[in-house]
Amino acid sequence: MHAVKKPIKTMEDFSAFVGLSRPTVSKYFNDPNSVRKTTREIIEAAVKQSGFRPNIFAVNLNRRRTNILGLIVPNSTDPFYMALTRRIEGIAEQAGYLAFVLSSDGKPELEERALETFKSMNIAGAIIAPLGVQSLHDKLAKLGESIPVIYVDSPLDATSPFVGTNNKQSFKLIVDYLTRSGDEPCYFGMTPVNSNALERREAYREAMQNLDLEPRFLVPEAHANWEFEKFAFDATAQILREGGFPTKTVLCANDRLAFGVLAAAYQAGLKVGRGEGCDLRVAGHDDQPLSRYMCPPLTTVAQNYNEIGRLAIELLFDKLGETPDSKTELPGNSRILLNAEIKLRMSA
Amino acid sequence: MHAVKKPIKTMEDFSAFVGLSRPTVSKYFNDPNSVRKTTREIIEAAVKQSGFRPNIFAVNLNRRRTNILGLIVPNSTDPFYMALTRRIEGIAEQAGYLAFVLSSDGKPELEERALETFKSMNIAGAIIAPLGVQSLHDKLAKLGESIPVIYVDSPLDATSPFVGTNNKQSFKLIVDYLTRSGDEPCYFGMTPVNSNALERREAYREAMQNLDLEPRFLVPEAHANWEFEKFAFDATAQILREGGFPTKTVLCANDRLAFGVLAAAYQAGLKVGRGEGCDLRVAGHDDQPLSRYMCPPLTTVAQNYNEIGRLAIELLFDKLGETPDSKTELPGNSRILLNAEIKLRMSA
DNA sequence: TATGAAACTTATCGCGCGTAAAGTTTTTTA
DNA sequence: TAAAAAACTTTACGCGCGATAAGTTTCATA
Repeated sequence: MHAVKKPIKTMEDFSAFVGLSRPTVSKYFNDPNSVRKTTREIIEAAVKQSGFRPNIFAVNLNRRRTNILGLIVPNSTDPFYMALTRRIEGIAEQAGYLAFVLSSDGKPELEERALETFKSMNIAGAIIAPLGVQSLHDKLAKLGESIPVIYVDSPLDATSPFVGTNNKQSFKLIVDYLTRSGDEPCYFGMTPVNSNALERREAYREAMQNLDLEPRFLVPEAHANWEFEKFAFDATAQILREGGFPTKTVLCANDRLAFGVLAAAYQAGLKVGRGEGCDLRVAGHDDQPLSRYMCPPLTTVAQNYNEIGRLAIELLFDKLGETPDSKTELPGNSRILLNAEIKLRMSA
Repeated sequence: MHAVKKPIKTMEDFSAFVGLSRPTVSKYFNDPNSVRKTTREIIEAAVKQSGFRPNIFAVNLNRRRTNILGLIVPNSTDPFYMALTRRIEGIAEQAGYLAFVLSSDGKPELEERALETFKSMNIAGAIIAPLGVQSLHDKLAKLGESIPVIYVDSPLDATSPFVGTNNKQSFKLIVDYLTRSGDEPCYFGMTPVNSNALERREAYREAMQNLDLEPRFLVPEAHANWEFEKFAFDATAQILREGGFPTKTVLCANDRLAFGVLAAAYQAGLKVGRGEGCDLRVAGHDDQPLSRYMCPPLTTVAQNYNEIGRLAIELLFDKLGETPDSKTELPGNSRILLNAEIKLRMSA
C-alpha cells in the first residue's frame, strides 16, 4: 500500500504541505518580503513543487483593495492600442497586479458596460483610453472619485490625470519638415472618434499659422468610425476624381488614414514619394508597426507607446500608494505630454 | 430632514430594494428565465434603476462552475487574432460568460503562466491558439482533461477539439489559381511559430504535386519569430541581391510575410502585379484587414475568422452543456476545418 | 371553488481566503 | 545571558454570494 498524495487545492492544504500556518502563507502571498528569508525560501520551493496559486476569487473577495487593474481601449484590432496594452499588462503583472483588458470597440454602450464590469470586480484602479462621448463623461468622472483612473491617448477633460502625446509638438515637427522639404501640407483629418480628432486638427492649424501659411483642410463627410483605412481610401478616391488634392503634400491625422490614402493614390496611378517623378507626398502620425513596410515606407511621427504605457501605470501606482523600485521623478502635475519623434521615410 | 438612500452594494441590499428575497434574486441572476415573468420585470427595472451587478468574485467563489472563459492568443498585436478574439468575446458575453484574454506573445513561459492564471480562476472552459511547443503539450492536455478546451488556428494534436482553416483546401485554391493565371509559385514559408508553419508548407507541396509541378521552397534561416514583416523584408532583400526568386510568382505562408516581400520588392524597384510590365507576383494567406490596402492590393485567401470564432465557442458551449438558441448541427467529430475563400486582387 | 404545482420566503451553511487578536517561539540586540 | 523585538501559531470572524431544505404563498388547471 503506497501513500496517495492528496491534491493541494486550497491554501489550507498548501500550508500543511509546507509545514507553516495558513496566515503566514497568506502573508507571503500578499507580500513576500513580509516573512523571514528562510521562510520565504521554503514557501517558494513548495510553490515551485506543487504549482499552487491562491484562488483569485477568494483572494479578491475580502480584500480592502483588489489586485485587479482595469484597462479600456477603444479598438482591439488597432496595433497601436494593443502594443500599449501589452506594455501595461507586463508592468502590472510584475507588480503583482492582474490587468483586465476590455475594448469599447468604438461604442459608448460597450464602454459603459466595461465600466460596470469593472465595478463588479471592484478594481483597484484603471487606465482608460476614452471615446470622449459626452454622455459618459459623468460616469467616468464618478469612477475617478472612487478609484484612481489614468487616461491615455486622449484626455477625458482638462483636469483628470492623463498621459499622451503632445500633439502640438508632434504636428509642428511634421508640418515644419514637410514645408521645409517641399510644399505646404494640406490636412486629412480623423473621423471624430475621440478628442484627438479635434486636437490634432488644431495642432495642424497652429503649426501652419506659425509659418504664416494658410491651413488647408480636406473636408470629407465624417461620422465617428474606426475603419480609418476604408474611410480614407474612399474619400481620397473621390478627391482624386474631383480634381485632386489642393497641394502636393497630404498630412494625415494618423497612419491608418495614410494607408488608405496610399492605396487610393496607387490605384489611381499616382506615384507617391519625395523623388523627382513623384505626384504626391503623404505623411502620417503615430508610426504604426506596419508603417515602415508600406509602399513607399510612410514618413510619420512616432508616438512613444512604451513611455506612455510606463508612465501611465507609474502614475497609477503612485496614486495607489505603491512605491516602484525606480525612484523616477514623476512630474508634479498629472498631465504628461510626451514629445514625438519624426520618422523620415520615403513617402514624404 | 430628508431620507438618505443608502447605497446598494450587495445582493442583500438589492433584494431589499426590489422587495424580494435574496435567493429569488440570486436565481434571477443565474438564469433570468427561472423566475416568473412579473418577477423578472420587477428585477430588471430595479437593475436598470440601481445599476446593481453581483460581485464577480463572490459569484464565482462558490460555484460548481465559474462563468469565466479563458482565451489564449499567441500574439496580441496581430489583427487576425484580435478579430477572432473580439468575435469570441462578443458571443461569450451574450451567453453570460466573461472572456478573459491572455496573450502568450510567442513565449512558452507566458503561455504556461496564462495556464496557471486560468487555473487560479477555475475557468469553465478555454479556447486556445497554441504555440505548439512540445514542452507544454502535456500541461495543455492535462487542462483538457479537467475542463473543455477548444483549440483554434493551429491544432494541439490529432485528437483534441479544433476549429481552423483547411490548409490543404486553401493552398490548393491559391496554387491552382496562381499556376493557371501565370507561372508556378515558389513558397515563402513562415517562421516556425506553430504547427501551421509545417502544415501549410506540406499543403503547398501537395498542391504542387497534384499539378505535376516541382515544389520550390525558399529557405531563409528561420527561428520562431512573430515579426513576420521584418523577417520577410530582410529575407527578400537578400534573395533579390542574390539573383532573385526562382519563379516570377511568390506564395507567402501568410499575409504578414507578403507585406514584407512587397516592401522589399518595392524598395528594390520591382513592380509587383499581374499586368504586362510587372516583375513579380506576390500572394498571401489569411486576408488581414490591411491586405486590401496594400500597394498593390494583396491577392490572398481569406480565413473565415467569424466562423472560426463562432464554431469554436459553440463547440465549447456544447461541451459545457449549454444549449445555444440556434439549433445548428455541429459536425459529429470535434475537428472542424473550414474552407477558405480566394480574394483576387492586384498583386497576383 | 378546490387542489396540486409552481414560485416564492426564511433560515442556514460554506466556498477560500484576508484579517485581526492573543499567545508562543525564535531571533536580534544590548 | 537576559530582555526586547520579530516572526510565528492558534483561533475566529466575515467578505458576498450559491446552494439547499423546509415552510408559505401564489398561480394554473379542472
